Amino acid sequence: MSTSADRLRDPRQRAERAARILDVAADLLLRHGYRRVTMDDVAAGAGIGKGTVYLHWKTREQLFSAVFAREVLSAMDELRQALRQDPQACLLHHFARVYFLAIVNRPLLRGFLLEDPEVLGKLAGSPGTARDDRHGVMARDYLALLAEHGLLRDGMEVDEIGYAFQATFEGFLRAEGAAPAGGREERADLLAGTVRRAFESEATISDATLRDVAAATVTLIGDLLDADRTESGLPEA
Amino acid sequence: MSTSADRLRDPRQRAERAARILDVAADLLLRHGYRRVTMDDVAAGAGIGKGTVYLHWKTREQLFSAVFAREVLSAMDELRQALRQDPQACLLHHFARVYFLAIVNRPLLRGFLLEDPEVLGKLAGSPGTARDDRHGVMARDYLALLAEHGLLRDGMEVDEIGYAFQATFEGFLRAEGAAPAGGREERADLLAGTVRRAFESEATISDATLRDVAAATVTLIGDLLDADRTESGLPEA
DNA sequence: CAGTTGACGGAATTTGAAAAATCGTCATAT
DNA sequence: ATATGACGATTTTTCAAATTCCGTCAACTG
Repeated sequence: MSTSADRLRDPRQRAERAARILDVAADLLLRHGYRRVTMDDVAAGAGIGKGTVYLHWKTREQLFSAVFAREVLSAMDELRQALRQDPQACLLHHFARVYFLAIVNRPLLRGFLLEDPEVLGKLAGSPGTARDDRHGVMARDYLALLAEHGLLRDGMEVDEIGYAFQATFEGFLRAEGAAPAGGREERADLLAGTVRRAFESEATISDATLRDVAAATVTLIGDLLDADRTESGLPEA
Repeated sequence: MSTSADRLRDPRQRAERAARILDVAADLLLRHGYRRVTMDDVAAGAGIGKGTVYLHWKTREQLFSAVFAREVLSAMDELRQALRQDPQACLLHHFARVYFLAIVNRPLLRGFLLEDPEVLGKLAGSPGTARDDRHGVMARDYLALLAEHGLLRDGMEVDEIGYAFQATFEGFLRAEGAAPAGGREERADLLAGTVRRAFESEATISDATLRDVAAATVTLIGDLLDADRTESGLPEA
């Protein structure tokens, strides 16, 4: 039999263990809230010693940041998947719809973006700054891409559209906090309609160009995913 | 000389004193935050005894609620004034612009709507329920009025527009919390443009009808102001 | 006597120090 | 080489004493 000593020299098993830890941490986080989940709980839940958890993340805060980071990654991946499957998804209003649902259907992200302090703990302000910046740049690149192809309204600066879009999007996200559990798809449609009429041009676009834009957007998201993964130490998908 | 004994049997002087108390309370609230302002501070600031403050409001919470109520009233009055001066202001996007500025230019309302707990104190959740309901009804009536005159987009229920409009409006409001101090007018324009394209019809309307709608809206707001004033015990304007 | 006041009792909040819990390390174990 | 849990240090919680503050009301004023 393989000696247990070198079991985890294998990066594969190491990643699997990291994933298990994150699973446990995410579960406890949702059920008890940030403040009440201890490193001992997480270690016990994962069936390993506490020291082993610290072989993966240097601090408690980094562990929980990684939980959120993985959730963000997963949402972005869903977005990318949607884009690959249907090039139409690169149109801003479809994009908004898919992204909205990707967020509100993930309880941790809902808690994060509604700034639920019970779920968030001290992860509120400081962290993710690097990532947030990157995502901001990505959003601008994406909008610039749409603008280049005449997919955005004329007579508005890209920055203006960016500001207004973000305000609108986050408005619908926050409204979701007070809204009933059901009817999410309908509210996503409402957001999509609002975004389409407010920010998109009425010009139609050839299927070929649409595919190009979608592909470029996939690349944009891919780069972002790579950067995020590199930073947060979650090697593979 | 008039005996000072019956000085304040006069409702006029009574109202003036109430206003002075509210002025002091508002000032202290902005400078020190809800938690740190005591009834003794307010009384001292107004140059009267604490007992006298309690002749106007039964509890501390009611006093500070009245501070906010007066601010809301003032914003609504500004809105009504704008409508009287320019009937165009009844169009949803102008309405949004004026209302947005009326709120963000009032520090107390900014603090209230951005849910700044420093400013809000325990006035967060519970109170204003009656008023909030009334304002909700008013908003629906206003939108129904616009819909009747073909001033809203076709193909959407009034409730849908109401939901989407509120989400958008509050999104811009919240974005204002993170935005720099300057450029408020520009951001108000951005909101107006967004609302116009998303929720208004392109149909033009006769000046006469516009005046009618504006007048009806003025009435709507007037009723609301009366109801609010009656409830919060602030008799005159 | 209508109108006002500030001292007062009780409730709520703050303070501070001791007790408990948790973090992150590291010597030991495999 | 890898994993662990006992351990010191730090943070959080607890709890009671001390303080602050709310709301009342007997006394006061003109």
